[in-house]
Amino acid sequence: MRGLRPMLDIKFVRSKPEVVREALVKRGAKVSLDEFLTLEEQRRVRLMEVEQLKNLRNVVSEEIARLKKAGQNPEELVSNMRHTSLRIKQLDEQVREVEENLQQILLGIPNIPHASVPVGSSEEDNPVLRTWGEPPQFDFTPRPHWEIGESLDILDFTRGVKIAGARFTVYKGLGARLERALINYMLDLHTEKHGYQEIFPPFMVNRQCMVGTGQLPKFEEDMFHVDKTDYFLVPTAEVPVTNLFRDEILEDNQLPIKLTAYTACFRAEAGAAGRDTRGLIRQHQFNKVELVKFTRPEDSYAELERLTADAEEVLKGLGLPYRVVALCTADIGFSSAKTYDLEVWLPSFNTYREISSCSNFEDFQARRANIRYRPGPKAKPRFVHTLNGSGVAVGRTVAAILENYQQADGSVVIPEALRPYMGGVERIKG
RNA sequence: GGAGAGAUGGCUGAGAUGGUCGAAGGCGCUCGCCUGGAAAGCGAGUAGACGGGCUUAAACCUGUCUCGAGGGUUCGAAUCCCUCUCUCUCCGCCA
Repeated sequence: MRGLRPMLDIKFVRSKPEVVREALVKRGAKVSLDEFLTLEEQRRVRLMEVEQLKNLRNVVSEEIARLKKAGQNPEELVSNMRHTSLRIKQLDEQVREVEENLQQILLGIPNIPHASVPVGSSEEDNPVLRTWGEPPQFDFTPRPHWEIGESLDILDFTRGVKIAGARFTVYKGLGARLERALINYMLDLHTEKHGYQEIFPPFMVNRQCMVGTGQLPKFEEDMFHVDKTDYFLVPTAEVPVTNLFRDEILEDNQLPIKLTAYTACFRAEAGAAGRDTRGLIRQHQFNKVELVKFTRPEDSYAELERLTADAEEVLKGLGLPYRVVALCTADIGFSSAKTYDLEVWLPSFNTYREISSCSNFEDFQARRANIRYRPGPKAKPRFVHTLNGSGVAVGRTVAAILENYQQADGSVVIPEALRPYMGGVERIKG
């Protein structure tokens, strides 16, 4: 059998359907497990039948070869096999159809949340794990970042709309410099202090990658698809970077692999109409530095904590107040088994907004993308665990800096850690 | 874009006229012998997926499929035919 890439272990689903069903309910996902189980049974029955016939064909074919070599006439066997071959062709086709149906169901089943994920019914139920820093106190009325950006002439929303459309923004002067400085600051931090290797991937990927990390087939409408090709603009560096090792078997001593990548990210934001229409919070194109890990299964949860801490370092270094929440079962992403969100303080919203999302996908993506490792020299390959997290979203960081570091005179102070990347600029003035 | 060549196991590399080819040889790797220890040498073993049997499980036994991908011819295809993808060389064009 080829091409059947279960997102969940088929044998696991088969033997413990209640566990899967319960997990799906917790998530609020509706998937027909019964249909899956019926199809899977069908598949096995037909597979057995066709394999038996193929065995017969192989044996008889050898016999034919033997007879021919001995100068005898195998015509009777040949004509018998003609029917068998025809039957095999039919059954093969049936198996293929069943597998296709099975695959469609399988691709639509979300990951099973880890036992430690809080059960909840909406984002309201996400517990706050820790808070860092104090929201700044202003003795004036703080302005939202889009006003600050425009008055300092470093963000141009109007022209962004003119040259592209809604949800596109032009950065100018020190605004553009700030964006670039943040990218460099984050990459340097992760490569020099946290031990990640830097990757610079393509910004477009093929369909297989999108299936591998779980964006497809379910969320195609959220993606930008390039007309006349089958390329997709990457919605996050997670896609190209995780797929780096698609269909590969890694060596045990390579693990864990820690990669960081800057990419622009492109999202159609279908279904977000009317939300966050102002400012940098929700754009069709934004920059992000991503962290991606490939680990042994037994290490992945410890690595998730460290990855989250690595992302937090970015905000600590910039002096931006934030908190960490654990996403509940209703709020975690399709592919994720467990997710922490980092939320940065935004004065104009008078609340914390997501700036990073750190997830352990366990073997969900590894199964889809077929990424394995060999635990020992002669051992059978196992699926790795994949993790990733924003480290962090650059546009939202710019928004957070403008708002949290704004001054009464309308200027914005540049966080200390960023100044070397800003050519020594300490403050953006009007 | 034009012309040509190619795609085989971890790597390399054989595979006239279709018939024990899942695939020789070499390298690498693993285990054993040898050694004070190592190297060299010798011996053995080294793909994956999906089923079935046995089992608590693994090991093991067994079947099917996979020689870039998909389709076709045939009783039977790595070998013949078609389509696609990718790689390499030369030319052209560009950042």
